Amino acid sequence: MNIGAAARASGVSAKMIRYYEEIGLLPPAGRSANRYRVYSEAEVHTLGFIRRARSLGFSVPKIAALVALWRDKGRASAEVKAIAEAHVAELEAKAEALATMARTLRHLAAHCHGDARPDCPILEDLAGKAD
Amino acid sequence: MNIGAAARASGVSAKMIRYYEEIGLLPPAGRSANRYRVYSEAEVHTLGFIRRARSLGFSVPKIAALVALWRDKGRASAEVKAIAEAHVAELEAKAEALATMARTLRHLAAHCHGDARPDCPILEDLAGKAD
DNA sequence: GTGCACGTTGCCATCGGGGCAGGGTCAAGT
DNA sequence: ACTTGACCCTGCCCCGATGGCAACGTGCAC
Repeated sequence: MNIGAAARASGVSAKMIRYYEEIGLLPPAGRSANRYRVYSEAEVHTLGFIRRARSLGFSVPKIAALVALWRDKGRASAEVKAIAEAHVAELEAKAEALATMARTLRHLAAHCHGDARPDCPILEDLAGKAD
Repeated sequence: MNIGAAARASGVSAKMIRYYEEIGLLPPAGRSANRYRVYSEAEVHTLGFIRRARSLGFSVPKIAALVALWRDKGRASAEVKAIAEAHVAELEAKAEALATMARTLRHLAAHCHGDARPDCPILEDLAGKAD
C-alpha cells in the first residue's frame, strides 16, 4: 500500500504521515524499489490509533508514549490511566480557562447597549477601568 | 520612556511591543536621537489595552479592530458588541470542544482498572474498537 | 508515447511568543 | 578618562501540528 492509500484508509493525511515519520512518532516506513513508502495493514492500524488520539487532544509526545504502551502487551493499565488522567486535567484546565474568558466577556457584553451610542463597558474594561 | 520602562509599565514584554509594531498593530514608535524607541503614557495605555484584550483571548486582528473602535470616539457600541459576541461564541465553541474531549477520556479512564493488569479500555478505544 | 495521478524532497507560512548573538549607547563608579 | 553593567538595536532560530507549493521522478492506461 502506498502513502495515498494508507492516508485514505487511516484518515491521516499523507503529509502528516511523513511528518510523524520525520519526528520519530513512526518508524521509517519500508520502501519499494522506486523509493515509495509502503504500508501494511498493521501500520494503517497504528495511523488510525494516532488519529483517534489526536482527536482527543493528545500531543505527539504523549501519543508516542501511548503507542509504546499499546505495543507492550505486558503494560500495566495504571500507566495508561495516569497519562489519560493527566491529559484530562490539562483539557479541563484549558476548557475552564476559555470558559472563564467567555463568561467575563459575555458579562461585559451584556451591559453594552449595542446600539448607535458610543459608550461601551467592554472598551472601558479593556481600557483599564478595572485595572 | 524607553521600551523597557514601557514594558514594565504595561505588562507587555519588550519583545512583544516590537512584534506588535512590526505587524502593524501599533504605529511605529517615535525614536530618540540614538534610535531607541520612545513611548508616551498614551502609548503605554494602549499597550495595557492590548494586554487585557489578549488575556480575554482576542486574536491580534480582532484587537486591531477593537483598538480602532476605542480610538473612534463616535463609534457605535453595537460594533464593539458584535465583535465581543462573536468572540464569546468562538471561546465557548473551543471550550466545549475541549470539555467534550475531557468527558470522553474521563469516561474511558473511569472504566480502566488502573492497576498492574494490561487490559485497558482507553487503549482499546484508541485502537479502534469503536471505530 | 503521452498524459494524468501519484510519489518524492524541500521550503515557506501559520500564531504568539521566547531566546540568543553581535553590536551600539549610556550613565555611574573608579 | 576608562571600565563596567544595564539597556537598546536588528536579525535569526525555535516551539506544534498542519497546509500548501514547487520541482522533479514514476507508473499505469490509453
